[in-house]
Amino acid sequence: MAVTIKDVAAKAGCSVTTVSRILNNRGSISEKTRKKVHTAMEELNYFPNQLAVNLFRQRTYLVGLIVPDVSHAFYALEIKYIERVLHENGYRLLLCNAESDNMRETEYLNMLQSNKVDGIIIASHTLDLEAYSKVNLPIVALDRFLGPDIPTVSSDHEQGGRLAAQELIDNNCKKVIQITGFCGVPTPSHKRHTVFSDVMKKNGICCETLELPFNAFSFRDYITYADNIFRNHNHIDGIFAADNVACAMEKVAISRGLNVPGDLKIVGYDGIEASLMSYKTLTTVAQPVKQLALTTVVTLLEIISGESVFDKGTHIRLPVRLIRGETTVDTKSGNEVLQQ
Amino acid sequence: MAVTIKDVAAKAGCSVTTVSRILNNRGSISEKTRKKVHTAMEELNYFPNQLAVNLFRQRTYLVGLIVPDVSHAFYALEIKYIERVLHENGYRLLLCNAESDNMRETEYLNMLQSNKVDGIIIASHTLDLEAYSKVNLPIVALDRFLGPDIPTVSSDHEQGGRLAAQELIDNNCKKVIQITGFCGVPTPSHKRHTVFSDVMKKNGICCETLELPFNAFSFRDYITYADNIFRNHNHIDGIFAADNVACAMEKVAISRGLNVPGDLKIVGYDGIEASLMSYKTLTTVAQPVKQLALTTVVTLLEIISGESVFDKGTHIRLPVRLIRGETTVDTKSGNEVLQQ
DNA sequence: AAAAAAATGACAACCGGTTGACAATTTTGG
DNA sequence: CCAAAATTGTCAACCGGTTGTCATTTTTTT
Repeated sequence: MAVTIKDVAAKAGCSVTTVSRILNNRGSISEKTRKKVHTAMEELNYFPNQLAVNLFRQRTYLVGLIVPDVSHAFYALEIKYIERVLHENGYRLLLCNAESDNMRETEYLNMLQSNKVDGIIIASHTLDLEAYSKVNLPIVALDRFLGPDIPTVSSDHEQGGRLAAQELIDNNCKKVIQITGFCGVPTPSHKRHTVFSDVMKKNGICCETLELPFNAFSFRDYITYADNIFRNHNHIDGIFAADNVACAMEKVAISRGLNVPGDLKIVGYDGIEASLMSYKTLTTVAQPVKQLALTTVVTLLEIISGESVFDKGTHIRLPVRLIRGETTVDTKSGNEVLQQ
Repeated sequence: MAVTIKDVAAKAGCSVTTVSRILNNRGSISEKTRKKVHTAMEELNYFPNQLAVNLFRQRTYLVGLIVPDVSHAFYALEIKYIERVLHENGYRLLLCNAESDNMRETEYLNMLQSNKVDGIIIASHTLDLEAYSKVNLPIVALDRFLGPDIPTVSSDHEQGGRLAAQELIDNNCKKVIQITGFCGVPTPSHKRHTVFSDVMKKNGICCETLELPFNAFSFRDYITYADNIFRNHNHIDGIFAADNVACAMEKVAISRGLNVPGDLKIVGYDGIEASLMSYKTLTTVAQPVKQLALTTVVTLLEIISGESVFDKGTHIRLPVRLIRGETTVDTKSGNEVLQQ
């Protein structure tokens, strides 16, 4: 059926050993033979069976990536950059969409171990820590805490929470709401909300923390949810939430006749395109998506190659950046102030 | 190093054959032995080496997916649903992001062949048709034409173009612009633009077709581009473009003081979340993202299992749906008309 | 022409499973 | 207790490569 190294050897009129030597650049080979073999490989459309190679080498150059939702803009971007860095380093990506389902995550974890991937990047967390520590493979956690032996890479959510809080304070918010993701387990990103809350308290500002009541990522749900919030909370003048949610809040606010940022200031988090798509470009705390991907992959590859310079449980935090859009400072009213 | 079937056999006090029998449900095995072996597997944290199994079975249950951009919302969704259907059928996904780069696409195509995937889904097209026909593996094209032997699954772009045109006509547009994607090669989606143009012509409506001058997918670029269009074209009253672009057009139009849909009607294409995020929810032609994924995977699996009922070069078209948002019919002005 | 170096081949073991054939042992039923 | 059935084991071949050893052939050098 499939073309094997034997067929190539036969066609090129040489031994299997010679073909293998050529494939792996070992021993000495004459130009003539090399050419003959290459021609044979082309004519036969030969591709070395990586299963056999990998089995022998005990190495697959395969990395598994487990995410909670492929289609969420943030993860989609992470996947893109992670795949890019992996590709640059000769690795390929086995993508696993856990969909926040612990059955699936377990299956994937098992599958990845069976498939002898060289390492795993996990950006999901629906299992007990034990499930992760039992995995006998290099693992790096992306924006999750998976146990004392697994390094975490995340953005500096503490800084992010502080920046967001300060931006709302600087723009005179007095009654703010922050919306957190659905909280099954503690993740690095929770830090931004505790810090946000703390800073608000220290400044004597009324701050309420709400938790998304579901674990889905649908904009339609966010709109419904935003609607509820405005129905149940009066005189809010500041909001802090992930970009998608913030975008929904802005849209609903405006449709309810509120002036943004006049009546209501909004700060998003993530820095994804949703922040640009809304009517008023969101002021947002941008995560370093590219850097996160790069650092995660590099950390994993270092562990794989045994060159890791970090302690097992390191937490690498990458700096975030406040991008000022149109939802915290009103350019026009700013001018008016100047003109007075 | 790694735990093998031999270790399990040793620990369970039985032969390798027995363990293999248990793993594959062959022969007759006593409950006692079965239990012993399962215990041993658990205690050793054993995972059968899929490389060895796959090598023997000549089957990997791996499917490669080549997309032009993982982070584009449409593809991100397709990936999500494709992965889901694959997973339901016991297949895993090797994700390849071609990034519209023919070098990368070639590498991926070779890699997938080396890795003996069971089949490939291709949603990219930067190579000669020959490159695809040479691949000796089941292939299905998603929204691309890759040659006479490769089936294509796409949405019914003809219907889509017609629906979009009709919507603008029904709302009295007289001077419309449609914006097409960057055109390297003909794809099924081009059809919607030729049909759109035809319908407009037949109705005596001025219709200009513009092509995105770049092959990137960045919202920031779309904004710049939209700005240019408005600078160079006066009195446009209708626009047809992909959701992302349409969203940018809407945003720029509004910032230039235009009334949407009063002065300008917009119809998007895709039905992704961008259509909901804009200030006025886009009227859009929604592609059946889930159905596309399902059909693509099912078609591929049928070819893999040799049960395909289609001709090799079939083109399966799935119906689209017009979702009326707020960018073609103004609810308020609609009411006003009624009240007169 | 002889010696040294380069090129190639033959062969076997291995990676970690699967599988078929056949034998040996244990269990079960009458 | 014996025959039949069920269970388990041994062994070898195979999947498609890689690699080390040793031998043989060809080419190059002096």
